[in-house]
Amino acid sequence: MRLSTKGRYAVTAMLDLAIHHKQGPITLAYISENQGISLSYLEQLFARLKKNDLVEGLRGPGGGYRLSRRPEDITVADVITAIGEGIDATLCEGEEDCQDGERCLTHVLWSRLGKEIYDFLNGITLASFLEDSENRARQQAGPYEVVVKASQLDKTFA
Amino acid sequence: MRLSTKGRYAVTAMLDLAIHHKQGPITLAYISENQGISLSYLEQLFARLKKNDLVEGLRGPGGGYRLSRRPEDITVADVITAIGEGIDATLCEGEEDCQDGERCLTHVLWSRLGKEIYDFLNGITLASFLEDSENRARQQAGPYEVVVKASQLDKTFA
DNA sequence: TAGTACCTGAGCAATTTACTGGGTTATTAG
DNA sequence: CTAATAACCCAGTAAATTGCTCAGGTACTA
Repeated sequence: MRLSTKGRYAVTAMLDLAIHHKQGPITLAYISENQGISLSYLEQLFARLKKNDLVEGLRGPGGGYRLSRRPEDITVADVITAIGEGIDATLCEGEEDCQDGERCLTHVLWSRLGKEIYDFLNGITLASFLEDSENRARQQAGPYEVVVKASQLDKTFA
Repeated sequence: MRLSTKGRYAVTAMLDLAIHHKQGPITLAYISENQGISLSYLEQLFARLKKNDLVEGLRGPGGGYRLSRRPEDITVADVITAIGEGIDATLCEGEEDCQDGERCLTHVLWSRLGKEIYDFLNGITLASFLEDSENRARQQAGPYEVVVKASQLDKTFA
């Protein structure tokens, strides 16, 4: 399991697709403009997303990308593993190297943690994530104007 | 929130410290040998861990590192944010750039996800993690010899 | 006082990140 | 039919990160 800004870009783009899911396909140019991600970088990301059957591309005018499954059938874990190729064997790559008890122990520990994180992210679908956010926004919105700045949230979380 | 192999090394090393917590301080040379991490790399990691008051170093013969708090008071999130400096503002850095509604929305979405991951990792302490793993190992251990290879677990999780 | 082990920092190859810029191919609106 | 459109493809690249080596210095204890 790997979590970097690259995963953020992919999840963000997929959320954008999920929002406009009932409309037609969405162009990468739109997402690029909308999210401030370079077009070619998006193309690289979507090449992987397509390879993992998360999206399908429609060429020509009026074309673009759309989710190949319903938003409630795509999890955040799906997206992140798709762009990361799901490989992260830097620590304990070969099976032969991992023999003495102590060394294996900590590897087991970590792989368990990684699995738990994966399960957690696998429980969040694009649909549930959007829905949940709408609910929170509705609850938090008082009688006065409420402006939530992402940068503030970033700081509290970081 | 960022999760890379660097975080793994740090968590693994901290778990090693937690295991031997009731004994004296543990030398980096021991961890290096035990975990197969280079000494200088460990020194870099522990410089950060120390800066964030997670460990304390004792010099001289018989010295080494030990946890500055109890294992039940140190969470995995503490370790990861300590070595990553807790900064990951690549997406929405300046507040001025983030004004139009649409763009802010997805940033809020992601920062919420990041916060949930953080909360999740913040609920796992070094102590609870070790204890939980022991329980699982005890449950799974049958009357015959049970050998758990980390590499196998890695594959199922990856 | 000698040795241990923390501490500091410079530098380095390999990889990843995010991007630029060049194209080609399929599709469709006009 | 044609031209615009937008997916696709590929090569290169500056910057950052990763994990490491080497080369010292400093505080501590036996």
